[in-house]
Amino acid sequence: MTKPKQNTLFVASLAKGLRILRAFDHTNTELSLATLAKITGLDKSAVQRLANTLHVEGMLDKDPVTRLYRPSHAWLRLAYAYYWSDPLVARAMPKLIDLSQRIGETVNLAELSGQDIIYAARLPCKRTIFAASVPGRSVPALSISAGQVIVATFPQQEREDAIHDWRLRAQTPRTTMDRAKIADQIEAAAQTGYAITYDQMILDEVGIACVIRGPDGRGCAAVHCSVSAHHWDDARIRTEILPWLQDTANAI
Amino acid sequence: MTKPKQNTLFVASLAKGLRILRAFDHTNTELSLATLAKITGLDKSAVQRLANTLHVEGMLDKDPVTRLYRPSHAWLRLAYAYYWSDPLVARAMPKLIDLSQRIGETVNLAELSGQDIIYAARLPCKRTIFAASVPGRSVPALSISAGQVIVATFPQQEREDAIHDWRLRAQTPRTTMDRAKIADQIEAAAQTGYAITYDQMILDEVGIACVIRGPDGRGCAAVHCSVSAHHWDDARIRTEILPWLQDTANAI
DNA sequence: ATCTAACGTATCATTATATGATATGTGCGA
DNA sequence: TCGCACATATCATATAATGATACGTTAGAT
Repeated sequence: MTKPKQNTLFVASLAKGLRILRAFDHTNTELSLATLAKITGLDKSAVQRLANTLHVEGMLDKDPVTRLYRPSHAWLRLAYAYYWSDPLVARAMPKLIDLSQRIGETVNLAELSGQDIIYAARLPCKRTIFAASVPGRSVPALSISAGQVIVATFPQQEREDAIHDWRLRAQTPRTTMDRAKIADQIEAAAQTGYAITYDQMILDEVGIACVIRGPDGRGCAAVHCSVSAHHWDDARIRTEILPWLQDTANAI
Repeated sequence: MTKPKQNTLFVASLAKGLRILRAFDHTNTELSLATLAKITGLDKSAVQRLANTLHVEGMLDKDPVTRLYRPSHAWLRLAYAYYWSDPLVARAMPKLIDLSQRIGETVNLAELSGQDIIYAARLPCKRTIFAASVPGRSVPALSISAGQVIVATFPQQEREDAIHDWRLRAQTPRTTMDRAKIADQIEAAAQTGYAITYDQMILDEVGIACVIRGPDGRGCAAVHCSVSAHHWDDARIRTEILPWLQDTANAI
């Protein structure tokens, strides 16, 4: 079928099973065999067997009446295992909790994952859209403060490549799609170590981020804070949020 | 090998791949091929191929120097997909946020998963042990308030069976292992709709839970709050926390 | 510095195992 | 009532997973 990427030490059936898992996302929350086949591009029979296997193994719940498959609690258990494996989360968590209590606003631990930022930990303090209140969401790194502040730590060449090549997606009508503008913002972030972006993922949302550097000095994550533009103006953000954010990022 | 559970619509390779994934937990955060083979009981070569496949597919990160495998960010993405598929989480989240802000203490959304309670959403407000601050952790339902309050909604027979048969594990030296005592607590919870437990998972931790009923009247989840016994006595818990908890649970 | 053991990596023939076409069963809307 | 779309079950065939084996590499001990 799909040209085996590598032979003999690549188990195609397993890879196909993973495609079933990945078919589920924020739009596809429960799927029938038929639509599962459409999404994955796999054969009808294959999907039947794969999905059944995943069901028997407890990875997929199956509604006995609608016959629709859904992610099971096992998916959360995997996340739990992930959390223990990521040393950054363990180190950051207590400090993020303190931070969120101090400033009373939503704070996140944002990690770089390829060209995306993925929110590893989220401590929501204010009601917001669902997507912004659960961990695991990923968005193009260039678009948001957390990503910019990380890219800003890259060596010159790599930084330019990232700005030029990395994925960009208009999430709101005001998402910045102009790479030159993004380059400026990243340049500024390189100087200051922080970044502030507006209306990138949600309208009237302000994102503030400070970088966390790995042992090699390269940014690998960021402490991120998301507030409403209605309640916070630039000046207050800089005096009442930024300092604490920086402290937290440095402490991690 | 392991007698095929069902034939012809069960893909053994996929099942084995899942065993690799599940080998990772809070104790095994990064694993070599050899230990992976030991844990899963799979053949050396099988593990090699399976792990490589998972790596190529982006489900496992591989440290290029130590050759150790670790869960990848994909595990968080799966969790994200799970969150969208669980209607309870979406409905509960904004209310949980309000609740956590109001009482200033850690609140959780606890769901029943087999004989366990799994924390689907956690909003930590105070520093605590790592296990209590990330979602996905699961603990025996009978041991904790959230589980008791759910079991309490079961019909007589089922309730007794659960109390008699369900898993129990001594997590702290003071975890209640006496099923008769648990039966009493569940009986009380059946009357009041809430439960309070002490020292079950962490010492000096008090757990307070109110049940959330499904459309059939059967409890399927609970709003749970965890506070320190040092800071809260029974009276204050009942007057300053319980009412809000109940409101929140009812509203969901 | 040398040896050895443990582990990761690579190769290969063999057949068990996954495959996908087909057939049967079931529920829903016209 | 009919017919369609989907889930479920069966089966012969050859593909694709298997596990034994052999090679490389690293690290610890002597």
